[in-house]
Parts: sequence; C-alpha cells; structure tokens
Amino acid sequence: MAPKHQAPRGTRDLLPADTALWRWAEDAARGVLGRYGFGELRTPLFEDYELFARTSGESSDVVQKEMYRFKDLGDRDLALRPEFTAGVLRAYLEQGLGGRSRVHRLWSTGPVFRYGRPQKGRYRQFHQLNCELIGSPAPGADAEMITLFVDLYEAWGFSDLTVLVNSVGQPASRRAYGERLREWLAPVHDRLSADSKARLTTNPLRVLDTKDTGDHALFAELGNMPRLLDVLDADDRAHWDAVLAGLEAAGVKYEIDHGLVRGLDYYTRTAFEVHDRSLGAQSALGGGGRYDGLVEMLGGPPTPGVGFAIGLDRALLVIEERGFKAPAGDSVCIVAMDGTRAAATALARELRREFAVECDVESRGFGAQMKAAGKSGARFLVIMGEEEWQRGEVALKDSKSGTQETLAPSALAEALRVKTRATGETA
RNA sequence: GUGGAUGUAGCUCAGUUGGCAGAGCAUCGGGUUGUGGUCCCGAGGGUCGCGGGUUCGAGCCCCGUCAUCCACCCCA
Repeated sequence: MAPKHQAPRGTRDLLPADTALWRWAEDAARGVLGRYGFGELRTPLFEDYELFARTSGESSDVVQKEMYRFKDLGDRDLALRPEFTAGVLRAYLEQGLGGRSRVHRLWSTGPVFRYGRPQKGRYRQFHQLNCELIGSPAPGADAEMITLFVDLYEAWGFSDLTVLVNSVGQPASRRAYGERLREWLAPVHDRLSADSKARLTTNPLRVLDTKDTGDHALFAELGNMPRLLDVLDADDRAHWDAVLAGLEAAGVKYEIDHGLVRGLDYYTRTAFEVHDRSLGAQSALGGGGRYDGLVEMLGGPPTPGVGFAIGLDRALLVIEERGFKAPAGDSVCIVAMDGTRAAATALARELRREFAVECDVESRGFGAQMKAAGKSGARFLVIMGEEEWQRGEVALKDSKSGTQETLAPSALAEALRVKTRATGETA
C-alpha cells in the first residue's frame, strides 16, 4: 500500500481484462472502416504547438487552457496532440496526398491529451477514433461520414442512437448570426446569467445551450429566437438540405439541434454529435463536422473536408456498463505428470502454432494443475499420464461437453480443429 | 480554473464518546502426486492515501497535500 508512484492525475492503467474489451471494440471498428474504404494513418503524438494553436482557434478552450505544451531539448515549441484533425491534415499536406488522388478516406486512433479537471469519462490522456474524408465538398460526403459514425457505434452494440445535426454555416454568416443574437438579447442583457453574459462576447452561439433555467425563461419571454439555419446563404442552405436527404436515403435517424455548436472554430456547414445519458455530465460520445477552410489555413490549396472523432473511453464505459464481455476463444490446458513434463513442453509449443495453450512451468503436482486449469477457464484439457504416454496416447477432455477421449498426440491438433470449428469459435 | 463529497487488505466495505485494525470476496496452502471449477479446514496480506498538529493515546479531531468521484466551465 501507499506505493511511491501513482499514475499522473487524469491517466489510468488498462489491465488485461480491460484491454481485451478495448481490442474487441477496435477490431470491430477496423472491420467497419475497412468496408467503408478507409485507410489507417498514423501520425506523431506531438506536433508543433503552433499547428494546434492555429487550427483549433486562439479563443478555443483547447488552446487557452487545455494544451500539454512543452519545449524539447532543442528548444522546439511542441504540444501533445489535443485532437487528431490538425496532425492528419499536416500529414496530408506534407506527404502530398492531394496530388495522388482527389479524395482520401483516412482513420486514426490513439491517445490524445487535454489538461482539465478529470471526472468520470473525462481524462487527461484519453483515446479517440478519428475519421477524415478529405477532398470532397459534396453533401453526400457529409451524409456518408455520419452514416459511418452511426455504423461504428452499431458495431459496438449501440442501437437507437440519436445523432444531433446542425449547420453552422460559413464563418461570415456565423458572425452575422452572433450579431443578431446580441441584438435579440439586448433588452434582457442585464438579467442574463453571468456565464451567458461572458459567452455573449466570447462565443455568442454558446449562449443558446446554457443550462441556466432563468436564461431559458428569458428566451421564452423574448420569443422569435433567431436561428442559425435562417441566416444561411443559398449555397449553405442547399448543402444542408442535401445532407439531410442523404441521411434519409441511408436510413439514418437524426435530430436537428439548432443550438449545436462545436468547440473548435474551424467547422463549416455541417456539425454533428452523439450523446449518451448514462454517462452523466460528460455525455458526448463523439462528434464532428465539415471544415472546408482548414487546409487552406494550413497553407495548402483550397481543400474541403469532413471528419469526426469518437471518444473511445466513453464508448467503452457504456459498453462495460451494459455488462458486455469480449468473447473469449476456446483454449487448451495441458496437464502433465513427472514422466511427461518434457513431452508436455514440446507438445505445448507445437499446439501453440494454432491454439491458445497453457502448460504448467512450475513442475506442480497433478491436483494443482487441475485446479489451475479449472480457474483458467480452458475449454480443453490435454492430460498426459505416464502410462498412456508409454502407449503413445494422451487424453483429451472437453469441459464443455464433459466428454473425454484417448488419442495419439499426433491426432490432437486435428481433433481440436474439428471441435472448435463445430462451435464456430476460434482460439 | 470554481464549488462540494470521499480516501481503511488486491476488490467491496464495517470500525461505537478518541482506547489492541475487522468482515465478505479474491490470493496461497492443506484435505486430494491420476480428473478441475463445489465443499471443508487453515494461512498470508495494513506505515488506516501522504505530511504535519492536538492528545497520555488518533483510522476517528484540526491544518496542509495528493488522488478519486459529483456539479460547473468545456468537451471526447
């Protein structure tokens, strides 16, 4: 007790029981992503600080107070990635992907870092699954990304997800809308909550999703709340309508949320998010949107794009709470006697080319090995008794059926193959 | 960053007005060197998060600190 070191605040260890579930989820996601034609991109965990500062927006919370920023020994100004998109687009430009083909579908996963006060579902080191579709301005791209987003969750057993969608327009129309909001709220300005007053100057759109009930009463009193969708220009409007049509064509259920504003400044047009109530206050499971000006902001040619990030820690939290266990394959446990230990070692190595095999390495007695076998949950027991071994035989016991048979060691692999195939499970 | 709650065995938690640190589960051993998961018996395991203070005496009271949880901010 009271170990000298503990994991830094907001970080945690994932033990084998946890990582089994994580791997299951990652494998399921990989399958979906492959079928959608996405390729995996791996980028550095840290990049120039400036890259994140510029893309996220100087006024964003990420830049203001959440970045893990440091100088390396060469005095370079670096930061641990607080999100994936900036690094992905940097790689896209640096590697000249735009010249190889017009459209790229890229996914990434790994830890991301944000300095903030931890609580359940919020960590300083957390994990995202990130997808970007770079190069297409078409509303069909937005719709496909949202569909992929939903399909990933469905692969994890989430049914009936509600996807919140909104259009945040272009930066110019967003600014115009902010002005309209300010004018609309002017008559009641002094009665707004402190939070809302502050947000009115920093990010007026955020005022709308305040949790303050007094503010909501004021909104009702004013009536005729201006809506972001009403100030969209014709092109944005047409894009928005086409995205919704695309979702309907794909059979994806969605809800329009006029108050939905993403935390990062670079979003244009489409924005979307998914929440799960069982998570409490930190309920966002994932979100994303279109970022048509971002590549240009990084010094590249005008390149449209749309992407999203899924919070794996939160998704896994929900999966765990549902009591889901990663399916475990059938495994084999070898039980040897004093006269057959060497032979058991050889047999274990051979079988391990194909099956998950446990074999005592401590020269323990028969009883102890049987107990260990029971605890390990192995489906098959290979019992190597001295007398049978002399006759060229071993016993194979199937715990599932309770049956036991005697066979030649050379026939073991095939017997196991047949039995595991019969139940459709693999080791 | 703000406000609040909680830290006792690997885990979940008892612990009375301040008076010898406990249970269940888990672990290990035995019953049981040729058929396990059950059962029975036994054992190990604790600077009571950490540091300081009050006291004859602190798991309990006080201060600080670290961590977790809840809410806010914000997000994943």
